[in-house]
Amino acid sequence: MKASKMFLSTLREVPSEAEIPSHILLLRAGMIKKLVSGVYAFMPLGNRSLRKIEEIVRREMDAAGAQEVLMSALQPAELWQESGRWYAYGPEMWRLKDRNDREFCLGPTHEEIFTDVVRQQVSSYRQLPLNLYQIQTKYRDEARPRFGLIRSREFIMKDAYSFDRDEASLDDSYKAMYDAYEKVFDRCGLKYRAVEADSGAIGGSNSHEFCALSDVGEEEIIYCEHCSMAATAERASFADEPGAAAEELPLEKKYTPGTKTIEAVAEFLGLEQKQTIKALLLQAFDPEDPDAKIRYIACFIRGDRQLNMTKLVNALGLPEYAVQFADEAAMGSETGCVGGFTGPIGLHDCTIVADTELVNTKNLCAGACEADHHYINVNYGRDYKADIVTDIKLLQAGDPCPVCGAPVKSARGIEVGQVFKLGTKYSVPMHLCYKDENQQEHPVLMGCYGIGVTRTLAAVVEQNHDDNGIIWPMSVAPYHAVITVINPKDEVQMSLAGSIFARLEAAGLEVVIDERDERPGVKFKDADLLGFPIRITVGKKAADGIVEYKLRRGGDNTDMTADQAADAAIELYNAEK
RNA sequence: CGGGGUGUAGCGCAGAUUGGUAGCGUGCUUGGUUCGGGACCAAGAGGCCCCGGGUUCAAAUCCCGGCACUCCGACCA
Repeated sequence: MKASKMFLSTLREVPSEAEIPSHILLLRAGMIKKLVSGVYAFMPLGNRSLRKIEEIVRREMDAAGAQEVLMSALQPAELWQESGRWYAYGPEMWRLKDRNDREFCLGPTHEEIFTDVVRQQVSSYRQLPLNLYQIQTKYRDEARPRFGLIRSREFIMKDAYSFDRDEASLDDSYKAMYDAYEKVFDRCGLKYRAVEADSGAIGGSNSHEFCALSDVGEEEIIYCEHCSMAATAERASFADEPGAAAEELPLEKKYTPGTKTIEAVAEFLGLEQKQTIKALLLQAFDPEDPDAKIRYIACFIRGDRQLNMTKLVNALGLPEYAVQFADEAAMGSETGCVGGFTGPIGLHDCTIVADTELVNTKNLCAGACEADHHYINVNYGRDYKADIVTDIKLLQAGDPCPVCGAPVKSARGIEVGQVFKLGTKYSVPMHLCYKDENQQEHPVLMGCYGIGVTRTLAAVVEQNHDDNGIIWPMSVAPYHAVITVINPKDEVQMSLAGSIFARLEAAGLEVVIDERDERPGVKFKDADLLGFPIRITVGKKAADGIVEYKLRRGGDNTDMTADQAADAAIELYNAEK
């Protein structure tokens, strides 16, 4: 490819919309362009890298026994109504109507479509197991698109769906996808960690996220260096410390003026924060009947803990968007709670959720549901009971590992892939069944497996760049090498560059020859920004057959003969492609 | 959805308080001098100043109402 013919424009300045390196560099390199918020177009170089990632994914999926299909992005509402998700999915779903007022959506994911296709065709155990996948555009009307390709409203996703007759077979399918994902992200040159994850609105029982490690990642990962525990913060379970076998002291009400926060009341009464109970007041609406009465929820956790909203909504059986912090004034008149002084004693007409830790911890301090008053020596069972007792707290860095007890660490990651066991979540409501050897019908067990292809591209840049630009891994580089011709008017230089170009192309490398009529500095800056792994510079020494060989990731700019440089490039390409 | 910020040439920005029909840098075009890490000189092209309404002799500028983009939070398979 001749640089002079390439549809490309690089930017010297940082576009004002971009904040993080991958977004800035992909824009500056002219690889992507924004159309509207959260919607991007891919220019030739960006498109090439995207296709490289897709091809890696495709090869590994095929190798794992999955078959590629391509479904429509446009989906009829009926299928979503059948699975029960038309209402459950919420405002993130991009909904639209046709001219006859029939409802559709642009698919945010494709469980319903695949289930529908498979149920039309599968009826026997002989047709299982089955794994189908596609690489296709997804639509999610994100509340807040940001970070360029990392959280966009239109994006490319590889989604695979497995269909098995029993748990053992599903386990095999899940493992095959898990292993394939490791190969995909290894080949993309990503540093990542596979962690246990919450299965969220997709539902199901078992899930792992693949997180590319990055400080700009939106996912918080909790992991243990002492054992193999690794999970998203929202998923990480909490091993309660055993409660001290203390004697239950008599309940006592204390005058605690103005102590509306845990810090204030702990200091006023001379207690540690872990000796108090924190109240969190929430309200929820019924997603299937938005006109129904608001449901109030009071959650109680130890004063030094943080609430884990994901665990809470799972315990309540509600979608996350249906739950929000309560209007305390309205809630007070109905339930008796008092802002800053709410405790479990004296509450009524609301769902009380207590963290497990409170059950075996004695003599705590809690609000008295009366302004400027707290109780001390509050004990679960004797003084109050909860409607739900479960783990609703957030595991944070330094807390004990739920597996081995060592203090856990935290890191941030970009979620580039996720694997789920769905079980019968879709096959039962949508009647996807098979007949076994004895003519007995059973629901099919499903799994689903996603890779954010565009997001993976951003994650690769996020992990592979310096101040001058992108540093592509060979496997996803838009071109493997650039031949920079210092003076394209010099026939000796052009001829030598042309011969190197021909040798590299014959060896399978994709090569840009930069013969633009620009000053050398411009070409060097662009080569660094665009991040081609190998650069061969043809300059004055071309008269002696000498060129320069340099790797984008670092190292010396080395003089060698044109043949030596071509050999070195071919060798590196074959080692890393 | 709550709170902030910003919309002026492809990109980055000034001009606005004090109304008088627009400027800088970069990029682009042409000519010349240059030529190994984003050259220099000269001449050019390029703008419904986000949209709609209002005030005024006159609005990029003041007022009202929208919209878009963006940051923080909420939310997010």
